Amino acid sequence: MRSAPADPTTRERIRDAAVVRFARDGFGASVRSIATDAGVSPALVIHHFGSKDELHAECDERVLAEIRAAKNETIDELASGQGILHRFAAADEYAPMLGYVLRSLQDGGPVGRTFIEQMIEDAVGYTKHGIEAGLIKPSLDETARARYLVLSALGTLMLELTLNPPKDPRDISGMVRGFLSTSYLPMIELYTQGVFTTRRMLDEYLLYVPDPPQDAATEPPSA
Amino acid sequence: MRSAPADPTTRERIRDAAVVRFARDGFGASVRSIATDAGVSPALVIHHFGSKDELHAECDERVLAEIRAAKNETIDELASGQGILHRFAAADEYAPMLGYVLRSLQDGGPVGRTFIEQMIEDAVGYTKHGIEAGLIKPSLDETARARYLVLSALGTLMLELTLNPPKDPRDISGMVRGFLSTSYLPMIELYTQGVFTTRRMLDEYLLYVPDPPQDAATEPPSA
DNA sequence: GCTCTGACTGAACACGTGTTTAGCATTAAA
DNA sequence: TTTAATGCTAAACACGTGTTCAGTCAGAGC
Repeated sequence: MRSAPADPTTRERIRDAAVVRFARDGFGASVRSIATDAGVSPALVIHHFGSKDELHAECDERVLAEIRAAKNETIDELASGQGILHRFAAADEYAPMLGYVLRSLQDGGPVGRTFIEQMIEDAVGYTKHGIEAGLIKPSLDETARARYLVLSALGTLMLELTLNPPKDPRDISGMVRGFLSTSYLPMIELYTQGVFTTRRMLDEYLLYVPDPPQDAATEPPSA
Repeated sequence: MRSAPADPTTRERIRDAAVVRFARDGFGASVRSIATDAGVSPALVIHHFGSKDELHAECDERVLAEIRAAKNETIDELASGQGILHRFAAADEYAPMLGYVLRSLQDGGPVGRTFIEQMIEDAVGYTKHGIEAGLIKPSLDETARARYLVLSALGTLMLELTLNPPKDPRDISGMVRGFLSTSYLPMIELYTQGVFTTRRMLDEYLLYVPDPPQDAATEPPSA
């Protein structure tokens, strides 16, 4: 949780205000608005960071560091692939972080990219454990599946949010809760039983593209 | 397919140029760039449309009309939920359309919204037929599932595209092909067998939220 | 012929942006 | 005390934006 120092530098105040602004309004937020939030002149922002782009980069670093710290602190709780999201949604102090990540995802920025990479990495581990515990079915390509699961979960969340933007963009936990309230059931149902009654589609595809994806941990096709 | 008139009005030329620009560069594209594309002065754009917003609105209408037309023409081919996407991806002339839709999705604009609504509507129909034909398993909430499947498919596509933006943004079919090449297998696999080996997660959720979503077409929970 | 209307343009306007500049304090060093 | 440096600001600059304005040109109607 890492509480901020009681008396932060002006520089840090500016940077933190920027993180919040960027999270709420996207990276188009003006330097002037950030300066106002930090109770400072626009010129001082440039004075400290050189340019808006460098400020952006420093915010990226900050958020990534924060995420890393949060992961380390909660490493035990992260028993499922949903862990991070729930964790973020639960603690309101992480709200700006998640908002920032979503903006960066929308933007194709480096924070979104590394965040996704981390989630995929984690998902690979979780599914591996799940398979060993007999809770998760093996896949023809574990990495591709982990990647797809992460991308679809975050992509669905993003789409849902841009389609139904919340009244108060600061209420990240409310956003995630709202999302889960409409999507959790169909998602779990899909993960539990799939949608197709036959293997026809899958087998046809495998016939059409016979290259076995170098992943070997597969169930026998007759299953 | 609806070929454009051989000698389009200047007004139409401007509007079509705007659709292409918006699709390629997003709705932040400048009036000046659109005017240049149409071989016309920026003032004329305003002269014909009143403002950039009204031009935007008229482009929205145009694209929606085009989509409606395309759907009517290919109504027979649309045998699966993937139909529209494949259809769009196949014909290069639809490329600006799909690009425009994706931009509008990213933007939360009305085109994206109605496009999604239409896809959900279609998906409900397809799954209904699939269930009757014994190809698709019934869901506890058909509407919610159709919505989730559409949102996750498009959301994953969007996320993939912003994360790995194609070199040439005009090659929409290449984009979709690239997306399918990494996501099709895990998706079909998920749709075929799910990921969980047990119904535990689903049953726990149903116990926790016992309200039966007014949809009755469900398989017996003992299945 | 004239006039009027509509397509069309070059130049300018108003405004918001990121950034720069000159200068003001306040503090620490010499 | 003087000097230098640092934190900080008001004002302006340069630029890109959407839009307006005054005016030109071509064609139709009389």
